[in-house]
Amino acid sequence: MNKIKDTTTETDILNAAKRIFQHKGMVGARMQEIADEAGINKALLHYYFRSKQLLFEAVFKMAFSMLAPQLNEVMNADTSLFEKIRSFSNNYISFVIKHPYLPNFVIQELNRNPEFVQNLIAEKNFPNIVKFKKQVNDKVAEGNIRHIKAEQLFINIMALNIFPFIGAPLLKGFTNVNDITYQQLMEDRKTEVADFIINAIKI
Amino acid sequence: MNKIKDTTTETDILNAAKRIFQHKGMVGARMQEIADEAGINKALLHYYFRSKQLLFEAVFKMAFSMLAPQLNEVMNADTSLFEKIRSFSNNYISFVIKHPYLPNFVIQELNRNPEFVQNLIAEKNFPNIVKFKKQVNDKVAEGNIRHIKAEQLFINIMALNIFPFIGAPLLKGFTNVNDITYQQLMEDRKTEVADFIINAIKI
DNA sequence: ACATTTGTTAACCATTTGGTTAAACTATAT
DNA sequence: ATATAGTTTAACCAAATGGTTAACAAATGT
Repeated sequence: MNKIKDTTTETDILNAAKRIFQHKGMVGARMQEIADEAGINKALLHYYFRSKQLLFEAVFKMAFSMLAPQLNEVMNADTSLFEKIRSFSNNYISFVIKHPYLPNFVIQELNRNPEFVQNLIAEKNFPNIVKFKKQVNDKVAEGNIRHIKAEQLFINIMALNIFPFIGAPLLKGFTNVNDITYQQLMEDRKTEVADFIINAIKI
Repeated sequence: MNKIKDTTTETDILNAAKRIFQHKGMVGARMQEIADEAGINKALLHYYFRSKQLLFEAVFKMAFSMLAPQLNEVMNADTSLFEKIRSFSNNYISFVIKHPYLPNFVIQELNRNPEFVQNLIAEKNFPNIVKFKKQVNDKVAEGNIRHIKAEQLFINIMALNIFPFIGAPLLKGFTNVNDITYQQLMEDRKTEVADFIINAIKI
């Protein structure tokens, strides 16, 4: 009956672990630091999640499951190709502005352990390119867009939307803009990226 | 006179450290592993480089100084804008195919420690966008290309060239292609990326 | 020849780290 | 109230890790 505290410890741990892991990565994170962040004893981490590896995997899958729906939108929505590109770019960039550590975290850990992707693919809701591919190939065949391989277009969409966040420190240095200006550039990209892509492929 | 062995130990260490750091990152790398890789005693690492941090910085700057010339090409060459985009994409992708760990290493460590960019900017040969910016602005003013901010175009060029390597594990999963096919996609990008960009901005 | 500097090693050290244990505390059921 | 199952903690442990030391070996200068 008393639901005031409801989901406490386990979710406290997950949230604390999420913050620490996303900042410092699997190898850089410390169990003690996660315990402190969650306001509990270190032994409790092991009581709930057995090992650092298992705790990490729980956090990673949680992070990935936040990104997956965004990606599914490009691939499996029932809208036109151009509409997909516009809505994905807009939604994804809005989402990442709110969760700036997520993409780098996921990419980094997958580079550290590429085999883990197989693990993710097995899960339900793993994005799949089949439908998107057919849509692109049809549009090309109909002569509605320039000739381009669906995989290349897909990679381009991902690159233009994801990289500006992962490469932010470097790009800020190169372009010599401050944080505020860079944020504004990201805001502008919500529409600019889609325009750029569509111009690139339309006849 | 006898130059057979020439530059041994110090460069042996640097090369070993480069391999280990690029695979495992600063936090994941172990001094013992670097010593083993270099075929020497761990104490020698400290004799030559004092601390893990200093050894890391030496390696990082070496890595960055391999990338910098590639980037300077987009920014400061005396060729036409389209020509720059073509030659950069071709050269950069060829380069990274040979050094696949480099971009991820640099990006990852800069995310871990963004302040370090200031350190790099101070070095000579740090790429600078000024000339590229003027070139883009002129072309826009002349009505030769679509209206686009130089910074956005620059970010797009970087994203399309760099991200496919950093995001490779993820992209391979999404597109469901094997390593060989993915390599072929990268080969194709040497020209496809430039075409894509030029189509996007030309009137 | 020999003294001095430079390079290299084995052994050692203090600290950090992931993980464990046994006891204590809390809630719940009987 | 009291046994039982679940939760939390302080103290502990072994292994790993970056770094140091002191002795030894190899060049180098005189």
